[in-house]
Order: sequence, then structure tokens, then C-alpha cells
Amino acid sequence: MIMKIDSAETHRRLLETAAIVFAEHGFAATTIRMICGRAKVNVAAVNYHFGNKEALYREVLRHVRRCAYEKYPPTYGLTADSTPEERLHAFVRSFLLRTLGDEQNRVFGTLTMREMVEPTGALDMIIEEGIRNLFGELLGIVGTLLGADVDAETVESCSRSIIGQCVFYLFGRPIITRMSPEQKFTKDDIEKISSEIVDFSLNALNGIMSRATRHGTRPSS
Amino acid sequence: MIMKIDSAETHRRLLETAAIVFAEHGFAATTIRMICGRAKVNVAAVNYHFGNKEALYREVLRHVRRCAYEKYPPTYGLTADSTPEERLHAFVRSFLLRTLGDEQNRVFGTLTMREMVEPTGALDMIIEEGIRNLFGELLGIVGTLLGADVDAETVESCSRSIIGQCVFYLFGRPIITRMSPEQKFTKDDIEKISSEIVDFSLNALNGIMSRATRHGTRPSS
DNA sequence: GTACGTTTTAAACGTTTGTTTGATTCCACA
DNA sequence: TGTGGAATCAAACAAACGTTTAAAACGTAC
Repeated sequence: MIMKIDSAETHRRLLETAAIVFAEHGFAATTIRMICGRAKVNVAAVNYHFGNKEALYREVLRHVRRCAYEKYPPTYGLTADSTPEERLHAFVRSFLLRTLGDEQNRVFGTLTMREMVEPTGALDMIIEEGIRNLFGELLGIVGTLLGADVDAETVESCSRSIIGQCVFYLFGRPIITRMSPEQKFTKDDIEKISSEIVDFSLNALNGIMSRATRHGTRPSS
Repeated sequence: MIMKIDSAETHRRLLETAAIVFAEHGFAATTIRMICGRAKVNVAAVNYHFGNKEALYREVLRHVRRCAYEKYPPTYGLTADSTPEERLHAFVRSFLLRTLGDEQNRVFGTLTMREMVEPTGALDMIIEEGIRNLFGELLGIVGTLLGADVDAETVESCSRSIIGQCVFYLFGRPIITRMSPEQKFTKDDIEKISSEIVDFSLNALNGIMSRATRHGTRPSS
């Protein structure tokens, strides 16, 4: 059979297959033969196109992150004159869509999750290029919502409470689907979850803010 | 019983060392030679005392879970006449202590975390023996706090928001320590985090409850 | 058609893996 | 003091790992 040699095609198929297999089994438990077997390329292809297994893994992380952020940027659905409440909603929704939205995004979510639990050295890259900016954005939104009477420490702990609710659905997905099989994480499910998180959080922020403005920063008994 | 050589000592040292090494590297990346080297026992000891690597891993999971729950049960510090607010606080605090309290508990937290991200088959055991009861308890507390005017679905989503804040500090610990090196997760830190989570959550629950009792279950605005 | 650089291929490389073996060491009991 | 079963040990096992190799297959230029 006449097979036109297409280096870019092999490169692409290797990258996409590797993303799926790494997401399924993790870096250590994934073998090059698994990837090449599924991608239908020779075992030597990984070393020829990427150098070694670890370099392939780093390229995979960069690739899925770029795709995920292109599809669902943190400002997803926002307009220039959005309210702080709308910005919070967009932040939460885009986070969930980016990590759980569809099959490709779940690969990104799973790989990021794995890297957080078992850092392979690429975690610093993930923090510096993604997480730091993301959290800074959330700090800005929460700071605006809480107003000037609330100190920075409270803003930070509230931001952690909000992002915590989001990552729970990422990390807890295998458990949630086992305990509540009706939860399929469709886009409608994600819309609903986003609204619940925002509702819960805005109520919390309103309570904390009104207490601060009425009684100073002292916690009520 | 007749103890020839000190078999129990080898068994114990193997179990404790394996817990640490599995927590550090994960199941797949941990080798039997790593464990035996650190435990200063022969490589054949694992197979002699536990059968194989996977059986050792399961025993490790059982062991660290038992130790963690013995040290910090979900009712940690509660009395018979505690208020729902105190029960929520005890729930949050005991969770954080159980998974982050000290070095031994962090091993439990890390292993559970790894099992959630990369189930090795022991996840079902973890859910049935631990998580299901734990979440049921939280549902009860939140249901009491919200009162009869709030539907079960809201109780569940609020419970997820609360447990989400807790697991964030477990899963996010490597990132938090990199971004905020002053956070050392001492017991004082955990007390503070617990109070922040409870404060945030009670404000949220109060807002949601008062809205429900005043305006029915319709969301405001 | 021939030569040349690139890509693919099957095979083998040296390590390392989990596990097993057979001899040796140990100690309670006779 | 000698015996026997339990525990330890060094050594080796086959299998699988990531990686390398050298040749074959391919497209492109002349």
C-alpha cells in the first residue's frame, strides 16, 4: 500500500493520543508502547519526534492547556460593562467548562489534576503560566465584591473558598459519578453547578461584607 | 504465640515505610526496592509478609485510614449538647486534622488523594467505608442548619460547597505552599482555616435560608 | 533514473521491574 | 544439644521498561 510519509500527521497523532493515555494512567504508569500502539506508530517515533518520554509529556501539557484556554478563556461570555457578580459567574463557569466541559477539556483537567497530586517537575510551569494569573483574577473580583472595608487576608481566604468549590467538582468527579450516577457533567449540569457555586459564594460574601461594614472587622459572636 | 525471629517488627516497619514511600511517589512509581531499602529489610520480605506489591498497598491504605480516624474522628471535640454550628465546625476541623494534621495524617491524606485521582481498585473500598458516611453526616448537619423550608437538592449542593472548601486545602497544599510559603499547615493554621471555612459557609447558609423562608425557594433578583 | 536527506521500521540494547528460589540463620522446644 | 519450622538473605528469574540502532522506505531534487 502506498503510504505518503507525513511527519506532521505522526507528530499530531502522537500528541493527541499521548494526552489521552497520560490522562488515563498517569505519567509513570503510561508506557511508550501504549501510546504508540494506540496511535499506530512505531515505538521509536516518540524518541524521534520528541526526544524522550518526559519531553513528550511536557509538550502534551502545553498543548492541552493552550487548547483549553483558547476554547474557554477566563473572560468567557463577558462584556466590557459586566458587573462584579457577572465576572465571578464567568470565572466559575469558564473554570468548570475548561476542566470538565467536553472530552478534550477533561483530558486537560485530569492532567492538571494529576500534576497537582504527583508533581513531575512540570508543576512550576503550570503554576507560573496558569494558576497564578487565574487566582490573581479571582482575588480582584472578590476584592471588588467585598469592598474596601474588608482586609486582604479575608479576601484571600474567601477566594480560596470559592476556588475550592470549583476544584471539588474536578477532583471529586470519579467519586460524584459513583455516588450520584445521574450526574453526567453535561454542559447543562455545569451551568447549574456554576449557578449554585456563585449563589452560595455571593451569599457568603454579602454576609461577611455587611458584618464588616456594620461592626468593623471584628467577627460576630 | 511462638515468635521465632521478630517477624512483627519487620511487618510493622514495612507497613509504615511503605505508607510514606507510596505517599511520596504513588503506587506505580514506587518500587519494592525503594521500600525495602528504606525499611532496611530484604526485597523478598514484601512477598513473604504480604504476598505482592498490590496486597501491601491495600494493607497500607487500611492501616493509615484506621490510624487517622482513631486519632481524629468526625465527632472530634464534640459534646452531646453541641449546636449544629459546633457540629459543622467539628466536621470541618476533624477533616482537616485527619488529612493534614501531622506527618502521619498527611500520609493518609495524600494516599486518599492519590487514590481519588488514580483509582487502583481500592477506591470503592474508600468510598463505601469512609466517604459515604462522612458525606451523609455533613448532609445531616447542613439540613439542620438550613431548616425545613429548603429542599434536599439545595442541601446537597451546599454540602458539596462546604466539603469542596475542605478538600481544596488537601489537594492544593503543594500549590499553596509554593505560592504562599508562609503557610506551613501547623495545627494553629488548621484552626484558623477551619474557622474561615465555617464562617464563610455559615454566612452562605444563612443567606440561602433566610431568602427561602422569606420568599419561598425562588432565587432573588 | 540516480542520489540525498527525512521518516519509518523491526530488532535489539542495557536496565529495572516484581517475583521466586534455595540456602542460611534464627529461636522455641525437646 | 540437637531438631524443625519460621524468617531472612543473596542471587537469579522472566518480563517489561525507555531508548538506541542500522537498515529500509519514502519524497524531492537533479
